[in-house]
Amino acid sequence: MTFQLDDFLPYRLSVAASQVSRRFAARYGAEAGLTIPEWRVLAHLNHSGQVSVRDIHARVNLDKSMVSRAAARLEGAGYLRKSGHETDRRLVVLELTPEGRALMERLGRIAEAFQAELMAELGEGASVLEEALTRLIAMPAAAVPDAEDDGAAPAA
Amino acid sequence: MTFQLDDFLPYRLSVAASQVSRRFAARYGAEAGLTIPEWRVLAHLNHSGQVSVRDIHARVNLDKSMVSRAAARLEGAGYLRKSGHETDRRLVVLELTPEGRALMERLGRIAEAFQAELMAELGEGASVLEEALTRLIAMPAAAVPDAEDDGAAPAA
DNA sequence: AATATACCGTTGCCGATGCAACGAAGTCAA
DNA sequence: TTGACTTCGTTGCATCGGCAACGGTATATT
Repeated sequence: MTFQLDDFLPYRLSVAASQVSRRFAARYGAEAGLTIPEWRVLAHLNHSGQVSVRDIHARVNLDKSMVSRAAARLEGAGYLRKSGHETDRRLVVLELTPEGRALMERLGRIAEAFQAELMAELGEGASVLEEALTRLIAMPAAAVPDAEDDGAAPAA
Repeated sequence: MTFQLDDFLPYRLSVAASQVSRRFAARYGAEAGLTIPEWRVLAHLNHSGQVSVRDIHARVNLDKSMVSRAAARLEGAGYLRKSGHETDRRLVVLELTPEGRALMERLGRIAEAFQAELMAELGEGASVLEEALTRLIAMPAAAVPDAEDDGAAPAA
């Protein structure tokens, strides 16, 4: 048999990710017009307190420039505050404002509800899926010297 | 507890998809400098014979414009041929050239090897993952009236 | 202390992407 | 036949995202 795209794991993963992302977007879209990077930065700040751009970049799979721009927008919207680090003046310290925390409280609830919904739909396979995702995520980023593109779809 | 991005399924799915895509890209990147849409169009044509832009658009989760542009590039590279449909002259019929088939033969082998590798790494959880992905993919695209963005990462 | 080197965050730039409008072509109904 | 309405593929446009270069700062070496 010839190669079947529909059976190809990277492709399926990608489509699934898009699909799920779209669904979730429909939920929080009503709450606030956030972009993906904004949402991630917000979420990371919410449970990490004060962090630098670098931290988020490393932690949340987001380019430095994205973090920077997202932070700028969020600051403009009044959801976070930027300040200089006390000793190392290269660092920019990001921190949620009360408004930001309030927003994340609402979004967090939405996210958790959505997550619960997904888990319910997946049934008992959910835990195995988690396990598999963990493996896939943890994998050899090192074994990827360069790279060009793939067989997947956008996640946003 | 506050909301944890790392435990959020849409986010994890997205990161996993990126990761896997990058790994795969490293493999076929050496073979041909294809973009994601190009790869998908090629793959779909390979097992479908003659199809229209519309078909691919519907089938492969790719915007019409993407399919159109990818097809144009692939035509330029000599991997496919575009011709008019006999009766319905609105349709553009896409078809692989011998070169295109030869390329997909090589890429198909690479893809299958990669797939096998992933399956091996995932072990017995693979089948459950497949099952879960099928459910996620099949889900309510209808329940997504508009949408804005999500909590995921790029797949390319 | 002075120089070289490494790191941080911002910005410019270019290609990729999604949406919407358009021309072309087909269908249906009067 | 004529004219509204739908469908197909292309193209324009605005945005997004990744890469790389830049200014600014800290650290290491001499």
